[in-house]
Amino acid sequence: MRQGRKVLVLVGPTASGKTTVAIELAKLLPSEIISADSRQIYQLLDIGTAKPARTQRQEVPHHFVDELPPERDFSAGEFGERATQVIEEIFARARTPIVVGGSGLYVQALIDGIFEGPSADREFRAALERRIVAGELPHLIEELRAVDPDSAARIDPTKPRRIIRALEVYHLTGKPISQLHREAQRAITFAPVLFGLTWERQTLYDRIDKRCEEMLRAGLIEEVEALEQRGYTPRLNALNTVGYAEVFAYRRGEISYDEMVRLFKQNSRRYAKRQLTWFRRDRRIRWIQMEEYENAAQVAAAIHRLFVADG
RNA sequence: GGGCAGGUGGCGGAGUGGUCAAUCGCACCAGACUGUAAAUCUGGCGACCUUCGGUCUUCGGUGGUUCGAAUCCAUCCCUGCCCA
Repeated sequence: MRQGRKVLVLVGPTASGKTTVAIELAKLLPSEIISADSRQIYQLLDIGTAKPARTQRQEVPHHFVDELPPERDFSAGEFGERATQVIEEIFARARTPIVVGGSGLYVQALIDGIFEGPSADREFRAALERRIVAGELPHLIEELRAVDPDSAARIDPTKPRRIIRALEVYHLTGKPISQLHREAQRAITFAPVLFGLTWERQTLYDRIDKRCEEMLRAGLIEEVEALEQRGYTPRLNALNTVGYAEVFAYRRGEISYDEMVRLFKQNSRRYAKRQLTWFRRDRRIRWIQMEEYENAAQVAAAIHRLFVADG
């Protein structure tokens, strides 16, 4: 911990400029980038996820980008475990890990730990989902109350997924998830130093709108067509993603082109807003007001200065 | 010039005498979030008051009717469609 165990963590909403700033940072200190992004990890989703360009990835080693086929399940927990290992490897190479990402839960799982719980049990989940479709959600809540009253009381009944997860954990471990949350946090072996990129709201929204248009110009629709040709459908969690979902709907004739563009932008803005809500509560983050800098290099320089001075 | 339809909160669009500051959708704001998280979900949204609650100004303009009007009447302005 402490000296030599510092990890630079760069967060911020979509379209805030994380990727560019991270690349600039890598020029200032020997480092490797760990992407904490639940969608950039997937192959074939390039344009819509604003994945770092191949040239950028050649400049700096990137981890958790382009590593899984879209049909593979992935999760914050899995990310936390694997990224922890990768951080150790980067330290072993005497470099600084730079965690870059907008997936709040992924970042949290990595730098604060997530409880050592079991991974998803697809069959068990499917069975519970069928019961929910059959209108048995109240029964499930009752079952949860019987084995884990804490969780039953805490979990919002409008979020079936959380109920399912709690029952799943009990099913797999015999212990209430609420107890595991308290007792089984994974230890953190490094010192994260957090920075967040932020913009005036209107400026951010303008950037988002503009980037959506750029993605379409860059061939997002063709990217979706290619996915379709490979047999991928929007059912897939990896494709339940801003940009892809709207284009799929457009391709199926469910919405017009203009409507698709409108929704794409709107949902991107909403996503950015949720990201801000998530990150705002983390008091450790030092916010970088992007308007105050000329370019990404200057932002990186400022962050670098603060990072080196920290601890 | 004539006929018809209509002007409601940022937008769309309900409401047709009291229970309307005004259903609802969108936009927007705020929040939650421990293994699907770019997901999933909650709240707010005329102004003012610290909250329960209360006060004030709103439904194109003006003037009426009425105990009471977004809702009825008159008139004026504006918009769309149709006939000239």
